[in-house]
Amino acid sequence: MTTANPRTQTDSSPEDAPRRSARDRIFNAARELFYRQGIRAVGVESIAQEAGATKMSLYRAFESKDELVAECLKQSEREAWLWWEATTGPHRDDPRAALLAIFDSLALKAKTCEKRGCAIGNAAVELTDDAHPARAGVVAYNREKRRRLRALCKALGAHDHETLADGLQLLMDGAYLSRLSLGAAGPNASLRQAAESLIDAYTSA
Amino acid sequence: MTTANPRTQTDSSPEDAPRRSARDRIFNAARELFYRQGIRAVGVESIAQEAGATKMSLYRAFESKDELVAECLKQSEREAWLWWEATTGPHRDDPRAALLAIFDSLALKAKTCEKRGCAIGNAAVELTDDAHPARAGVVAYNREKRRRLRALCKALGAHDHETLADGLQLLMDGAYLSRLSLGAAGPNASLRQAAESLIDAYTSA
DNA sequence: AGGTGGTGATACCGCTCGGTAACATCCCTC
DNA sequence: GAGGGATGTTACCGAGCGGTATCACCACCT
Repeated sequence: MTTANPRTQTDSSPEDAPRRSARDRIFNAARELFYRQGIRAVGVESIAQEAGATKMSLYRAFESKDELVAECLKQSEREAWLWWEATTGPHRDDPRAALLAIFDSLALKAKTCEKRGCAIGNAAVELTDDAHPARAGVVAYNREKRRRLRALCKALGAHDHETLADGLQLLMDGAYLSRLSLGAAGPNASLRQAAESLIDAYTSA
Repeated sequence: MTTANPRTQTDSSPEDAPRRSARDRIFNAARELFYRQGIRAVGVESIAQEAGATKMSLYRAFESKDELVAECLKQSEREAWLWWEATTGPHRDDPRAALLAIFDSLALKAKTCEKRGCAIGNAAVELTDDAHPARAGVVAYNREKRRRLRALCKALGAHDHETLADGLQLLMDGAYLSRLSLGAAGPNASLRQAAESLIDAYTSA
């Protein structure tokens, strides 16, 4: 018994509030550990431990580790689109401002949180088996990202808007990957400026 | 005895020639497997098997799996710089042509081989522990890439040549990462065009 | 003929992996 | 107060992990 059983605390105990369900705690711990240490590097036992739960609770809530991974990434995708809406929303009538807002926010997050890049992008590196239940979601996410970037670039009135959209997506993905080795002070530092230059190149004259 | 012992073949046997050393076979098999399936996904036993060798020979030639990984990445780095020299060499007096040659070659390799992106970039995702013997090499490689890109952009006479170099590095890294989910027909298809546009944006007027 | 060095073969080590069974315990609801 | 559902606890499983010890073998060199 290395950890006290929290269930024995009274509900009025100031810390930890009413305690989330085991599933939620496991889910959150898994997302955190997968992101920080990598999917394959994290075992189910350490997830349960970090969540203050047990392996049995993990397997009662999720079919398998692979399925847990898939659900974690699905959540990452949902949050990504929420971020996207929140970031571009204020500039619904100004595609250029919307795009720049995305890259601004991206650059900010590189400096503050998200030092380990993009959870979904990292999964694309780690999950090499096409049969993995999370693969399809990874591909779908990037396809949707491409679709949205194209829509913005088209609304921008860019000539060759599809090429511009691809270029911007490469910059985004590059920012994620580059951050892992050179951090926010590496090429990431020029992310916003590079994006703006590329946008201008496709909208001027 | 699932595989015949190759040592029993005569040296004049047409296939396989004089047979490389166990170390070489293991090294090559490891590079191939690490690249295709990921570092953590590959066990030492399967490396030895793929090499037609045994685990003992692996541990006689390499200190540990981690050290083997580090040496594999070191070799990837050496080959990368050889490729860099070979690609930019013919354009030693034309930085713009040298840069475009890099992106042309990159786009070509995306379509033919190297569907799994960059071995070193992938390692940056998988090896999250700073103490891993391969980490330092990964960082050094990306730093050197940045230095070379800056030198080329400076020779190009670009205004704000450091920002341009960063932008190009982001495009390169993005090409590697994007390829893993959307393949060569994804944003990679616009890689060269995006690079050229960015270069032009920093050299015109 | 006799090393010697590189290699294969095999068995083994302790550990962790993903995953399961069986039973105890708690809280909430009826 | 009697269920019942969610959770914790413990023990276990087969498999694979990274890594090692021991012995046999074969090619080559002197």
